[in-house]
Amino acid sequence: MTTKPLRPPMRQAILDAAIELLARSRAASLSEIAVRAGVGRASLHRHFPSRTDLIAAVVRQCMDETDAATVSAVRDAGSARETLSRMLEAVIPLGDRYHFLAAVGSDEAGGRARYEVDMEWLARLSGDLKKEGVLAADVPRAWAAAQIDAQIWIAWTEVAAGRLAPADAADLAFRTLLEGLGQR
Amino acid sequence: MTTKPLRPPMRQAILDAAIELLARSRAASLSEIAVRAGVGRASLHRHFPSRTDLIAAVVRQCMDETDAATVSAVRDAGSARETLSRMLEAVIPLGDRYHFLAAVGSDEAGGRARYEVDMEWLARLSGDLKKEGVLAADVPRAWAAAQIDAQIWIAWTEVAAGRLAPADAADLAFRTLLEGLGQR
DNA sequence: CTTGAATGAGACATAAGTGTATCACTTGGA
DNA sequence: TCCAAGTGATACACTTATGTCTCATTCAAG
Repeated sequence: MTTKPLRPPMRQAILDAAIELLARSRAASLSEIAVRAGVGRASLHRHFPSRTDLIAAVVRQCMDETDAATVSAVRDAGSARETLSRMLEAVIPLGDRYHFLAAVGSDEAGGRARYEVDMEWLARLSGDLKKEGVLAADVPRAWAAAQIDAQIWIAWTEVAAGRLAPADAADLAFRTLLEGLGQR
Repeated sequence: MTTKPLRPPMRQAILDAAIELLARSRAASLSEIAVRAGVGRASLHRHFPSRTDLIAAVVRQCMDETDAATVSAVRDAGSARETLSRMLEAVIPLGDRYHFLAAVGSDEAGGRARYEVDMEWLARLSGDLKKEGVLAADVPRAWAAAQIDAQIWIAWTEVAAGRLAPADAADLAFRTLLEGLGQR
């Protein structure tokens, strides 16, 4: 019953600790990360030779996780509107991942690039939503994409603060996006 | 024609350079800031003994500028709705200041506190907007405040990217906030 | 049991940022 | 002209993070 070489749980422990601490402060030191992971700093360097390598690995993992969650949630969506709704529900609970990407993105070189890949995906989704008549035609693509991105951020912040449940936050984000906050 | 002791243009040059560089990367060094300001690093330390002092001064200046712009823009507003509209128009062009506060706020101790003062102001404005019937009654205050904050951020980002003029961005932010992006 | 790989702990060198002190130079005012 | 304050440049000490290395220990496979 050998289940593949899932040898290194340590590697994952380091990545988890890094996500947690770097999302909170991009200046988190490797020592702090190693301590949080319950690992010696030397071992950390064995898995990730340099700080850059570690961050690149975390970025990759966060992107992979959010991408996977999005893809599976969106797979059988019948419309762009449904795609948006399901994407929000899937991604908002992964907010710490998203938070990390945004936080690191503006500093680190590699992070920025992949973060902008996400933004491009959002821009394309915005285009689809406009074609579908869900979004107003006169709204700039970049504006719409930024709004969706902001909704994910805000929703996760409120969830992390304990003010909303993930599902409620996703609903509120969806509604705010389409209808705004004004009195109906 | 002596116009007061406007002696230290150097102090302002340092503050301007700090705003510019720290907004871009909170890790900007004092050397970089001094160079950008056209000033020796020693002189920078004469005006701001420590890095903390400099950042505190920049935070204070940014808050003062945004506050002053907001207060004067909002002074003769006849309603909360008008207050929101004018505030957006006044603050969005000061986006680099706002950007700096947000960027530094999540790390630096002093910054966080004053940033949250702004958020409290937005929360109160949200309450007024709800009383006025402009915002839907079932929208949480914190959610509304976060949305307004996000609009300022997004609008400034789009302005800084050259995709929108400040006035257009303010209009778009106001409309998005109240009506969302959906087809009317 | 033996062996080899991985780990934790610690020493070490290096680099960068910060804060202080010193010195020579400029400049504006008495 | 002379003087004092402010400035730039530079050197220095101190701190912190990073990356490398060594060595004893552990632990699991053979």
